[in-house]
Amino acid sequence: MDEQPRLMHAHAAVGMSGHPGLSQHIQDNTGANDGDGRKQDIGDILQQIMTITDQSLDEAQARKHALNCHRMKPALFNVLCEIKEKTVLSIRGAQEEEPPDAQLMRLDNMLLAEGVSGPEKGGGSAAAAAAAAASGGVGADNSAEHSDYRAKLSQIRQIYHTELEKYEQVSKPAKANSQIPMLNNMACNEFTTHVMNLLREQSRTRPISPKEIERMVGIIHRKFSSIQMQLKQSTCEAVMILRSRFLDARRKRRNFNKQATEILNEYFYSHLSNPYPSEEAKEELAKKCSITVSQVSNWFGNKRIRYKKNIGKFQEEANMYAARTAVSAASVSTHGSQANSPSTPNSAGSAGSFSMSNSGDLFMSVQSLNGDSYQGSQVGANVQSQVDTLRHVISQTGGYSDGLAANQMYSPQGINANGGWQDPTTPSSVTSPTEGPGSVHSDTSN
DNA sequence: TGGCATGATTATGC
DNA sequence: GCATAATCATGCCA
Repeated sequence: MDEQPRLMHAHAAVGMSGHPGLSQHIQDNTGANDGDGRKQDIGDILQQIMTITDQSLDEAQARKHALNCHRMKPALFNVLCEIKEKTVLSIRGAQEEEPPDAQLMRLDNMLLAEGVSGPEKGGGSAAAAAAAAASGGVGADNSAEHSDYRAKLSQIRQIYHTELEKYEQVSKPAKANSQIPMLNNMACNEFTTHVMNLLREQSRTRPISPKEIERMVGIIHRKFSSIQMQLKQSTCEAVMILRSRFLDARRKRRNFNKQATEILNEYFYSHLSNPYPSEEAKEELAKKCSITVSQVSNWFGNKRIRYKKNIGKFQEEANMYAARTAVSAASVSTHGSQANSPSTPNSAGSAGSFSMSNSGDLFMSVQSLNGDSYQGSQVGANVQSQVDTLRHVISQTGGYSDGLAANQMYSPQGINANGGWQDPTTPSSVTSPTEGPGSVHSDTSN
């Protein structure tokens, strides 16, 4: 660029008529004799420039070399410098520093929390456990779903790292003192180096300032940053979808196991006068059944409503559980333990949880079963009569025909005329087995 | 595969 | 906040 021959009358040929610098060059270099020939020269040069991208690499290389060596090249270069100076002014305002990327930070944090980025161990299972806890899930039957969740999370993690590896930090930026924020990743650095080389090469044919190169590098880094951001965003989305599916799966209905259903039923039928377990009782039941307290609440809610809707249908079940409870009570009584606290399925492990109400309900059941009219407290006090009564119940349940049909054995006397359950404070024995909506006969009519 | 059983959810009332 | 009633969605079984 040391010697810059002046361009001459290129106006028409290059279509830069409006450019004062070019005019200046043209004027400075105007020669009367060889004007047409030079016009032709410039036209040829520009034509070559315009078509250079259409040519093969070798051909383009050769032509590029020819252009670089062309005598008109320095003049053309000067023109380009002037044009550039003008245009750079107009684009200067467009360059704005991006604010610190809070979103990227959020994504990073989330990926870390979900166990996708960062140390692998514990991450997925912790997230799975959290998901399970959020869904109020059961502890015992979770392991399969957890492992499924972990496996899928691991897949996501693997894909994420495979993709990220392409941009992984391998080397420090070449220019430590550079003003440009360097992304420490190999692909970015490689690409940046490539572009910089290209620009340096191009700077021989067109004016490229170091600032421009820096700007270009900045653009490249931003692009790479945006790719990384997209990768992280997609990964986060995948994790979110996985998580929501996991939670949805946990929301799926699973029948409780037989033992849990029996425990709940036994409690329900032994508390038929007031089937509203206290929080404590719910917790106890939940523990026994390996379900959550809210599942216990759901179960009782459903049971109450369905029982009330179709008492007749539940008669047999009621009889069965009454008999069972009775057997249990008898067993406890005859063994002398908890004499005044009739055993229920629930009291087996932790007596006293609902023993008091149990006794009342159980005796209420017994009362309707054998047709006698005991008061709960009386029966509770008289273990021997209770046992006798229970024996009677058992014999009936076993198909003993003494005039009482099986479906007449149990009375839903807890339900009042309005279809609601009696006040728990109301002694259950007050209700006559043969009176009101809760009577044996009215039930069988169902 | 249809019908019933059953756990969960939602709307509503108190 | 809890209970009820209705409803949904799924599991189970003949």
